[in-house]
Order: sequence, then structure tokens, then C-alpha cells
Amino acid sequence: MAMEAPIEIVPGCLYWPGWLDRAGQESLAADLRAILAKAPLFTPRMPRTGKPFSVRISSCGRLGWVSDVAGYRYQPTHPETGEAWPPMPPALIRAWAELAGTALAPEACLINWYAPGARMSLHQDRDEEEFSAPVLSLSLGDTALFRIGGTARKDPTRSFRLASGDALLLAGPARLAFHGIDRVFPETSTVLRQPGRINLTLRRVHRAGLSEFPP
DNA sequence: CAGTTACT
DNA sequence: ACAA
Repeated sequence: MAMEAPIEIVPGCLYWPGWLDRAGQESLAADLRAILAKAPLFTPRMPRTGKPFSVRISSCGRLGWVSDVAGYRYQPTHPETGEAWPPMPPALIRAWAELAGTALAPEACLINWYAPGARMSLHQDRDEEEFSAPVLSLSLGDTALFRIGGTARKDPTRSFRLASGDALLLAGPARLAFHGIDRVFPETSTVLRQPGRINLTLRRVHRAGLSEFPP
């Protein structure tokens, strides 16, 4: 299979602009509408303070990432409905298989919904047990200004735009890099049929084992 | 500090 | 820069 070579933004941070074509984006958007009908977006809150995030989130896959006053964690059920997260659609399994470069299956896909004006401040993805597996990010909808630095908060950062269909991998030395979204640019995509942006973040949570098997 | 605010 |  022909695959265009990614751009390496910083060591370990691989970027495939336009990885998904328009049809692939539309199809994934339809998958997500079905998922969000079963696992509605909810507002995460900061540990201890309870301050709400500006993004709303949901998940698919075996585990979902949640945040509330008690802290950050992965859990197998939606915090408001109590239901298991919907399964990961085949298109996402395929994306992980093609880009992640690991035999470990993805366990969690966090769905971040950025309404116009929503932001995500600089952070690390560090709530997993397994850091040898990369984090895979897919963008859908309006273009965003993404920023990535090093493994220390004070490290210098670089910014670039993530557009609908772009894929980004945080692997190796970039797996624990600080990153965030500074801005979403209005009216830069029609894929979602509404203003805003969706970011999908696929992750391996556990080191290995039983999550490979059906329940 | 996956947060907001102030100021260049 | 913050405040715990």
C-alpha cells in the first residue's frame, strides 16, 4: 500500500497532512454521529477545582478518558449514562493499524468536541500505563492551531495548523510531549455540517493482555 | 497547568 | 504567571 511519508515536526511527532480524503472524512463523521447518539458529549471538569473544560468529550472503544473533581482516569462506562462506550468503528482500527506501528490494539478513543472558541491548554497524555505505544490523533472539521513542545512544560514550542483529515502521531521521544490547541479557525471546513472541530485521540492504556480478547 | 487571566 |  502506498503511503505518503509523514513530516517529522519534532523527533517522534509524525504528521500526515490530508491523510483522510473527503469521502473518508464524511464516512468517519457519520460513524461519530452514531457513536455520540449512544454516548453523548459531556463536560469534563478539572480535578479538585471542578472548573469546566471548554471542550466537551465522549469516547468509543473499551475505555474512555474522563475527568472530574476526583481526577483523571480511564473507565469502561460513560459517566452520565453508565453504559459501556460504543465500539471503535473499523475506520479507526484501520487508522491505528496503518499509522501507529505497534502490535498492541488501541483501547481508548477520546472524542474531543471543540465548539467555536474552545481551547485545550498545554498538557501531556500521561494517564496510561503504557507509554511505548504511541498516541494517534485525527482531526475533523474546522482547522485548529496546534502547539507542541517537549517533555518539560518550560520547553520551547512550535505551532502549526491541523486541518480536517490530518493525522498526527505522538511516538517515541514525543509520546510525553506537552501539546495543546490554541485556537479553532471558524468556517474552514464543511465536513461536520456545523461550526467546530472534532479531534479523535486513540490510545493504548494497559500494558498488554486480556483486553485483546472479547468480553 | 487537559484550567483562566494579564499583558506585551 | 498563577496557587496548592
